[in-house]
Amino acid sequence: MTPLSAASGVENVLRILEGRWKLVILFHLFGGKVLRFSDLERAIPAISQKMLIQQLRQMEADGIVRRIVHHQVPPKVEYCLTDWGQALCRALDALLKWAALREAEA
Amino acid sequence: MTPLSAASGVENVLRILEGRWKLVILFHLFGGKVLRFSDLERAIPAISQKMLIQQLRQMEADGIVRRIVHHQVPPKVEYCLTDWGQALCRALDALLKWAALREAEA
DNA sequence: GCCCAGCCTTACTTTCAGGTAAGTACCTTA
DNA sequence: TAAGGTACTTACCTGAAAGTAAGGCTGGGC
Repeated sequence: MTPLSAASGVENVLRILEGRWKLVILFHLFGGKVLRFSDLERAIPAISQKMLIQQLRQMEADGIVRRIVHHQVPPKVEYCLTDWGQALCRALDALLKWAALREAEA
Repeated sequence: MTPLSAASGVENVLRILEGRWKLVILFHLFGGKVLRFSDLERAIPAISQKMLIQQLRQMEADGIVRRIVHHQVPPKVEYCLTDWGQALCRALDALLKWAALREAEA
């Protein structure tokens, strides 16, 4: 495993998380929560609809978010994490733990 | 721990890693390696001097890179990771392992 | 005395993620 | 018939990150 291949592996992961809003959305969905589009809008007031749908679509394409459409009027669309998406929680914990180390050593 | 505080915690970590070149540089320094500026230039041919020094300085400011100046002519400056920087390796492994999970489940 | 290696800086340009604002489509209720 | 809720789209704009290219500093060797 060369420095470049390892780096690009991590970069691919970060590309999934990158974007101003992905993490905020993720943390709202962690724990198996199922939220509607409008729930997320309300939970994250600063986000625009465009950004919300854009980030959700990307995360869906990346396979960490599941989109559930209920065919009814008014429309109802729910979002939750895939199993793989939920598993991300533990990996992010590793990062937080690492960040906490800084205090200990500095 | 609210969704927003957790997200911002992770975001702070990602801010340390963000930038087109940080990870590439990091992986060249993992394992306790000590490299000169010109070594890094050679190891990462696509990077410009400006970007290299910029990312190194930021990582130094963030406390993950140590800069060692030898006062001599021609100048000699070496870069290596702090202990905290080295510890990052394990956290990134968690991300890679998570990424590997995808194959298993998809 | 001037040129070179090695490290870094500065000024200018380009590119793109993200922001704003408005519009679409659908059906239901009044 | 019109008003309104829900999810999403489109067009346009802006600022920050990254790229390019060139220049500066230093003292020893020629």
